[in-house]
Parts: sequence; C-alpha cells; structure tokens
Amino acid sequence: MPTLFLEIPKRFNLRRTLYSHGWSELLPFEIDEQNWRLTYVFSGAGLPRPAAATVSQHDESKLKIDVLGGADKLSSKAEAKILRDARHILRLDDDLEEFYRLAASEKDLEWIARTNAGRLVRSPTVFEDLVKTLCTTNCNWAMTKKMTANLVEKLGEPDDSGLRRAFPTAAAMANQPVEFYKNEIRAGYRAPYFKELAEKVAAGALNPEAWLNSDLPTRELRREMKRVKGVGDYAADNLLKLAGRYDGLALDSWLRAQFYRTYNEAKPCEDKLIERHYERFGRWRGLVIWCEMTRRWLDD
DNA sequence: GCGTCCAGGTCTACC
DNA sequence: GGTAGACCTGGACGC
Repeated sequence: MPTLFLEIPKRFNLRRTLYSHGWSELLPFEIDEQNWRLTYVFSGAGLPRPAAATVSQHDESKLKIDVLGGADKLSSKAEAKILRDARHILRLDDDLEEFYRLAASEKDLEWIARTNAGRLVRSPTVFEDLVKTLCTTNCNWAMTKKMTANLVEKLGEPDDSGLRRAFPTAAAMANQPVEFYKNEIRAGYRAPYFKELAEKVAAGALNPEAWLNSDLPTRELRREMKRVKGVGDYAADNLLKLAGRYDGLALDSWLRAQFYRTYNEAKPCEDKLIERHYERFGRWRGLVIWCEMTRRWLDD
C-alpha cells in the first residue's frame, strides 16, 4: 500500500477544509469524521485504473496519502497525478492572505483568520463539480447525495478492489439515454441536462476545465456558465466559488435562511439586503458569507 | 392512506 | 428586466 506525502501551506486547517461544505459527503468522496480522513477515488490520465486513496494529517507540515489496495508501487506518473489532484481538491495552492487580513480586521470574523478557514473542498475536475452542482438544484441534500451516488455506482469505473468506483467520465455519461437518468439516477427533469452536458463535454464542444484559468471577467464567465442547461444564478455562483472567484454570494434557500436567522430575527428579507451587508468585502464576499454561515458546523 | 408542501432552482413564455 | 407557472423526487406533516 503506497504512501505519499504532501506539503501543506502554513495557513491550512484540514478539519475546516473537510467540513467546508457538503462535497466531502458526495461519492466518490468519503469522509471519516472520527479520524478526520478523506477518501477519494482518483482516476484519469496517468492512472491505468481508478485508485482509492485516503488523505490524513501526518504532521504540522505534511499530509499523508495512503493509496488503498492495488499494486505495492505506483508509477511516477500515477503518483504525480494523485498528488496534483489532492492539491487541487484541498485548495493547497490558493493564496488567501488578503482574505485573512480582511477577516482579521473585523471582530466577528477574526476567527476565520485565527483558524485558517476558507479553503472549500472541490473535485479534481470542473466537470465533476458541474454535475454535482446540478444535483444540488431544487432538491434537498438527501436527494443530492442519492443522485450523485447513483451516478458513481452505475456509471463509474471500479478500482482494483471492486469496492469503490470513480466519478463517471463525460464519455460514459454521454453514452446513456435520457431515460437512464430519469429511471436509474432519479434525476427527474434534470435528466436531459445531464445528457446534453455530457455529450458536449465528450465531443469537445464544451470545456468546463478552462473556466479555472479563464481571463474573462467574472460577470462574463458567469454568463458562459449559465449557457449550460440547468445552471442558473445559484449554480453559477457555486461553480465560481469552486473556481476561486468569490464575488457572487451563491444564495440558495439554506444560505438565505441562515442569514435571516443571524441578522434579521429569522424574518425573510430581499436578496438586495444580503448583498448590501456583504458589499464591503469586495471580491471575497462569497467566501465571507459562506464561512460566517457555516461556522457552527465544526462546533456542532 | 392520501393530499399537500417544500427543499442548498431553472426554464420558458410572456409582458 | 421582471414575473408566473411548470417541472421531478421523496420525506415530513396534517388529516
């Protein structure tokens, strides 16, 4: 069972990162809350077959990645692929110094800088994040988990042990008819959205990975994201956050309810009021509201 | 058991 | 650009 090591930035908090939002609960992620470990089934170029690996804290400066099962030794390409994806998932290369300076300047937010919160877990590919984001729209979290699990279990390629599966490729998803997404994935009205998205990505007509390093201003990138069927305001803002752009608030019913409870005596208010409240945080406002509203997750 | 509501929204048609 | 109504699913709730 090969073990890899990954250097971490000085300002990093594995627990806060794993609990940054619900992504760690969606297959092929698995979170072990007792021991604070995250398992993911890595796949793609560099790996001949999917490989499950568990990330945990090794010491103050390193994370440990235990590759589960399979060969005793990985090729250098496979090692590099797993390390690269792990850095991406945990946002190890994100520069949050400006965000921390901003947070530290406000009494109620200084905890963010003190605990090094703010790195939001994401998938190795934007395609996976895009599909998962579609699974969060207009349904409760249990449905999101179920749709994602169905996709992985019914379309994902198994690892060597056969116990775990990777997230399906766009090609695998494109090969399925719309009825498959309705009947097997239980995606309902989202079924044609999955089919259309997978076909476009598999054919090279759409490349969501380019959104990560796009030169487009956020407003235009947001517009481009919304060209994908099923992606509206909330979904685009969520994807922008995962791409490292936090100028959208990604307001959904849950986030709104938290804001009402925190600042408006649990009474609903217009989105404009929420936007005004976070305006002073500029390009970091989406990360500020998210950290503020999810602060108690780890305490609870 | 049955009907209704709602949840980490979006699309389309219409004005 | 703003708004109303339709859209899938499945759990919670009231009767």
